[in-house]
Amino acid sequence: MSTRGRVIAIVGPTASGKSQLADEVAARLGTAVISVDSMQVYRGMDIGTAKTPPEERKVPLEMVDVADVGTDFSVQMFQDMARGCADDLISRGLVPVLCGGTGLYLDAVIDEMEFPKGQTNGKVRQHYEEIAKTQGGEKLFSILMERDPESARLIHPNNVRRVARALEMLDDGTSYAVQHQGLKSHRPHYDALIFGIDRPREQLYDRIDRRVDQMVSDGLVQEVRALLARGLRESTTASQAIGYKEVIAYLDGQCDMGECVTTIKTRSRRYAKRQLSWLRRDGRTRWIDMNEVSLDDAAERIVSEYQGLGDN
RNA sequence: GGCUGGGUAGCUCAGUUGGUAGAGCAGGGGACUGAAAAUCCCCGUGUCAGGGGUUCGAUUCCCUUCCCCGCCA
Repeated sequence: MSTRGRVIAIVGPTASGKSQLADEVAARLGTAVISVDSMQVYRGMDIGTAKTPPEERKVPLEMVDVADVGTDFSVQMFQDMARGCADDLISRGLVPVLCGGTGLYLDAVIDEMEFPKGQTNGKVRQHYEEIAKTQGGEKLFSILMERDPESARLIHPNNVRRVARALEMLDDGTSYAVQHQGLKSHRPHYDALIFGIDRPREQLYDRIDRRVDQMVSDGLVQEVRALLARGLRESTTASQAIGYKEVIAYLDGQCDMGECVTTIKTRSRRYAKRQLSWLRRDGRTRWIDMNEVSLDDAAERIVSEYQGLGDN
């Protein structure tokens, strides 16, 4: 296989226990972990993103703390930077251990996914969203229908976000429909050995609930306060992180702390569900039920399956 | 103990002038190429508290038992 090298990927829903496992696997292989998480990239977003504290890491954790909350991060930026990290490890003869729950980011790194060359233009985006806001989503959709019926066919009229993006892409000289092809083909950029970490739903939800309570007692509210001073509210991406937007609402007096915590838990559960829905599509994934094996056994299995592949 | 009002989906409740029932929330499934922890789509059978009676037919009317809320003792 003519890829850029071999990588191990450990994916799974939030609170499944994948970070600890990845750290262990990387330690056994003497390598590093590359976080594949759209929110852990932000500096200062630690408690709410369940970022493994430096003192608890056995190996280096990359792609964490690489952006300020005020900056708008994107898949493309992640792809560039994460591949840089992976290539660096590979050039040193090490296997990158990718670990995270952002499915799109993972695919963008391990598979051939090309994003349009041009810069995203906030103005263009705002322009289309303005149309949707003032004239309705149907109006925006009808514009896409006219300009690019093929893309329109792939997008639900209510999905204003994506309709706007398709129009933005047209202005940029590409088509959503063309990009869309090949999403499922998984033309590999790296030869990835993918492990999916899961647990019985009830257990996962129980872990989510307890983790959210822990985040609050660890000082999530103080963390958000500090980030607000650094422009969290003004950002379009970081401010949407689960756990952060709810605390912002609480600090604004829109709800009490009890409601805030309940909402974080509910949204985390739904998020876990969506993560699984994305991850389950990839037939390459080898699933491990963490309720059936210990952390050591899971790490052992991953290491031995990796080593069983031999060199090339 | 007496008198009210209730007991219908996991939760909060609506409803059926008698033809076996539906909303919100929770939950489940899915989509996904530059915001992805985002955005969007689809999914509602449950001994209508238990038993008996009237009726062609009862979750609905009647009787009774149990439980809950409130008021009075």
